Amino acid sequence: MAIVNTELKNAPLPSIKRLPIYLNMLRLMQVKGRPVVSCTHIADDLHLDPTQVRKDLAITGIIGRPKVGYQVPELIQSIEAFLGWKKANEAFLVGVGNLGSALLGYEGFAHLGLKIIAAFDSHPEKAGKTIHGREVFPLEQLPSLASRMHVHIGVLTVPASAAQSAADVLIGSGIRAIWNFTATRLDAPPDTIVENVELASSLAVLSSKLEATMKNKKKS
Amino acid sequence: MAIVNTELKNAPLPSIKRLPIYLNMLRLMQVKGRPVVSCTHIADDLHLDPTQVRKDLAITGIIGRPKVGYQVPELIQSIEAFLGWKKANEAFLVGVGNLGSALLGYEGFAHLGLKIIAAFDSHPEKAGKTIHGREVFPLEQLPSLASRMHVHIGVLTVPASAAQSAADVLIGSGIRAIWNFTATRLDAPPDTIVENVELASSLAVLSSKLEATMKNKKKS
DNA sequence: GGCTTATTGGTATTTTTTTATCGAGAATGA
DNA sequence: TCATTCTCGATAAAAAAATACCAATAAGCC
Repeated sequence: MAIVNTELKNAPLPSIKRLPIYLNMLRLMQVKGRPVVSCTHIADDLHLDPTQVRKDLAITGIIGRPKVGYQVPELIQSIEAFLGWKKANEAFLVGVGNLGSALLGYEGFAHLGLKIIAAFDSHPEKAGKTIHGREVFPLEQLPSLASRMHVHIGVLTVPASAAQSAADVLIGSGIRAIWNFTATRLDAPPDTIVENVELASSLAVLSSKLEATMKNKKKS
Repeated sequence: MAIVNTELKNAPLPSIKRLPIYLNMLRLMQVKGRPVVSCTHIADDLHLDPTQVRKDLAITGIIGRPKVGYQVPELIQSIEAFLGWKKANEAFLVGVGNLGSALLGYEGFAHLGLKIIAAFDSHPEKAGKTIHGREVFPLEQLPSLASRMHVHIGVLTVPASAAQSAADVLIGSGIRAIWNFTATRLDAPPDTIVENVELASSLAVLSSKLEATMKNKKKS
């Protein structure tokens, strides 16, 4: 329906970023056997504003019942559907260094709608290995495998110097979205989705806050 | 000076998150021997708005020269000083699983003002090992070592189920800031800085965009 | 030396996001 | 049954952030 697409387009990015946080919490609730939950409860738990939680949940299309709240399983379904996590999206990983190997070993992606089905590396000596159950192929084989297996997502974990050229391979092979773990800002055509993980930004927030409190402490 | 602290307090979070991106670019420029750079240039390169870049840089206290721009080395210094990255902040890492080990092996932290000097794990069989040159201690030893070595930052890379208890150890040992790589939202006193990495949020943005474009494609 | 042009830094405007307010609906208990 | 209370959903207000605008300034050029 057209309405859904319009909503998707207009969903605030901060709201989308909060959805997985709700999801994580809701799944814990489901395990505990809790049938319903209210925005107030969620907000209390996560130290957020109840109205904000309500608006965030609303973008997924869920409707709640006054005095009761939302059905936990239904709400989980609604968020998962909105994010496209109902079926696991298959992905290729490029760059099996330290970080790449760690991500291959991370089981949590199953809950995030992501399934890394193969890995690639430009270093020939790494190809042929199997890391955490996934085979490592030479990078040259990526384009043919991507089109054959209809893979749309690429996880980029190569060194910064190789980032753009590896990205170009991904783009050239028809990949729609790149999850970029490198510090490089990639050049990509507008129809390719690029999401940067920006570890540095996260650390910047932490250290600037720390710097600020340290200065205050020194002053007083 | 009081002015600096006020500025720190009022600095928009999105601006702070962009600073490391500028920094990364500026360092590349410095290597290439470029002496000055303008906001326009930076903005073009990173596909941002020039005014936004100017405002972001202004919060670090840098002043530029009309018609010229900013001195690259001076600008780098200014950003580093603002973020507290001039001296490397020493940190402890808790949880040497897949991800923890990968972070121990990541050399890039040196550029981000972070120096992980030791690792900890609650599993006794992991203690005593050395991973990427850092010794792994039993978690029980963290409090005494933290106070003795004046370490203020804790990098948390334990499984979700152990997150809160490990965080409590960190908080109890006088750690000021926790860089939280787990999916758990930690309970912490207000004077403890907690920065969540939220891999899931990043992936949510990617997959919701992908879901949206897929839906549009199907429609048309 | 004066003119043109690029770029800063401050101010103003618009947009986005968050927070507050309020009416309506539904469960609970008298 | 009816009042009470909790919670949703919609609307409005406030705050934050992004964007646009403009005067001031300095470099390069004629």
